Amino acid sequence: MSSMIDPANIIPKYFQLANILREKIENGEFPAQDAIPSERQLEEQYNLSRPTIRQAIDLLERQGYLYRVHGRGTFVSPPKLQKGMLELTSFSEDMRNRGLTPGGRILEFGYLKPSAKIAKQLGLNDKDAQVLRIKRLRTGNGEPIGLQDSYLALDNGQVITREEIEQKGSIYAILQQKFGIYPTEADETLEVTLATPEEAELMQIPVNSPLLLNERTLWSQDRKAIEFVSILYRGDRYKYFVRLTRKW
Amino acid sequence: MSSMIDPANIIPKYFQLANILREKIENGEFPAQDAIPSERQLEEQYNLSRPTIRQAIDLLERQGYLYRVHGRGTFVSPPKLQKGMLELTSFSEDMRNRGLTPGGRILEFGYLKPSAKIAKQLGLNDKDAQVLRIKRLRTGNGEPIGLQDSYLALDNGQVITREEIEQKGSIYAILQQKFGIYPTEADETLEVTLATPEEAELMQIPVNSPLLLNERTLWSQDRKAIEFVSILYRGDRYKYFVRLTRKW
DNA sequence: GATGTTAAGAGGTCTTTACCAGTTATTTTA
DNA sequence: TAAAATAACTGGTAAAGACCTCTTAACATC
Repeated sequence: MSSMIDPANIIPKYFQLANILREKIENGEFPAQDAIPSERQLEEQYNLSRPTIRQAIDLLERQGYLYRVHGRGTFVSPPKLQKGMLELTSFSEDMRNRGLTPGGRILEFGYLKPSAKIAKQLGLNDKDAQVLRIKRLRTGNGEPIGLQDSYLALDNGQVITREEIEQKGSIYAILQQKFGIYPTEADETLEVTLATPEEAELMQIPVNSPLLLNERTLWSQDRKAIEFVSILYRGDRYKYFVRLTRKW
Repeated sequence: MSSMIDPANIIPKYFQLANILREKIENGEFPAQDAIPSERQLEEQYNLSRPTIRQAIDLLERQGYLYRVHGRGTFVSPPKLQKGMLELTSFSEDMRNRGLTPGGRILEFGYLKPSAKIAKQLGLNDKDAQVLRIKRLRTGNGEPIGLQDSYLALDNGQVITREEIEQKGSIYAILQQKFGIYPTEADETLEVTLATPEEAELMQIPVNSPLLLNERTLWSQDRKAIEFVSILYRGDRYKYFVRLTRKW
């Protein structure tokens, strides 16, 4: 049975319990809006101390599966709110989430000295610092969706080749697999612009068509800026989606 | 001194400690990337138990002020990543964050039967359900910035008057103060549209000017949908900003 | 000098125990 | 009968102590 705590398991008990409870929520054993057993009941049921129980519930509360009401109990969040919490997604992931096959073509690839704006975004103080610039036309199901212009701050010795990108498609996948770099936090802005002749031709739309400009600065798990990227989306083909939370 | 724990204070000790540490981070006493005192040292320093110390550090870690490294210590996050974690903001807050004075004019105000789309967004099954519709022209420093069309799902007895809105300006402020409803989670979409003649006149821009359309469904802390709102922003005056995080 | 070992100190997990503070239903009282 | 007090829940905060794993640097060994 996976519905019991194994003291010999390397996985922490609070984590095991959280997994058990999450499963009961997901398979409907704990229906939405219903109270789960009280902390004292769980204490007896799983033979764990209350701090450990609370640690498990804390985790599920932060993940949006449960919410607590002082004096009343702990309740199951409705499914609307529980899954797919805010996530950073790459273009490839984004397209797949929308049921489209991601694709594209590399337009520019090479190292260069970053502009002042980009150096500032990436926190590069070294005057001789170089960044890897990759400009790509991105497609969904073969049709042009956006123009992506990416500037990567790589450490010495971290090399990405054009072939790797053409093969994997996603820069983020390469950063993870090759260098253990995980995108963890990002600042994004969105605004409206109009297509220049060059942009219009690449995306096969009329000049001055409205576009959605998405600029993003990305940080890794060790708090270093790793990428500044601008993506121009066709206004008629793309809708940006985000889930927000606010802590009180 | 606010740098000591007051056992008599109603504010929990772990929260008092978190405030003290946050202050030391913000005024530079704990510089970025430096380690803060170890949990055992803080234990002695503030005469608190380690679980309480850890609770305070947990809080600051979630808020992005600190990050922990097993075996090495707890470190101060660089300022880039520490402030203004992702937050839901009202139009009024948003404007003030940008250094502009929020204002506006109510164009429509009243109860009506919601359209199918809006009833679905708000999760209203009752056929007789009514929603409060408030359409407003929003301004920053007196200039038109956006057109906001809001649909509120209020319970029986929860009444908001036109005067309250004109006085307070922010619906969210009224929801909080009058009914104890706190916006906690939201789904947002952003896309490009073109100004209709009506919209153009209200915002004093040419017809077919590009606009940024922001649609949002909002939930409260007890997981009930409370508002569906669409905001049309002038493309030349507004840039959307969001901070994203991804958990691995 | 290079290498492997070890000990100190960091955060991570867990138990036991205690009391506080909201919520709700029951019981008591007017 | 209706209002008020109370008891029995709920989650929230806090302490003290134990033992674990991971990191680092000093030490011992080759």
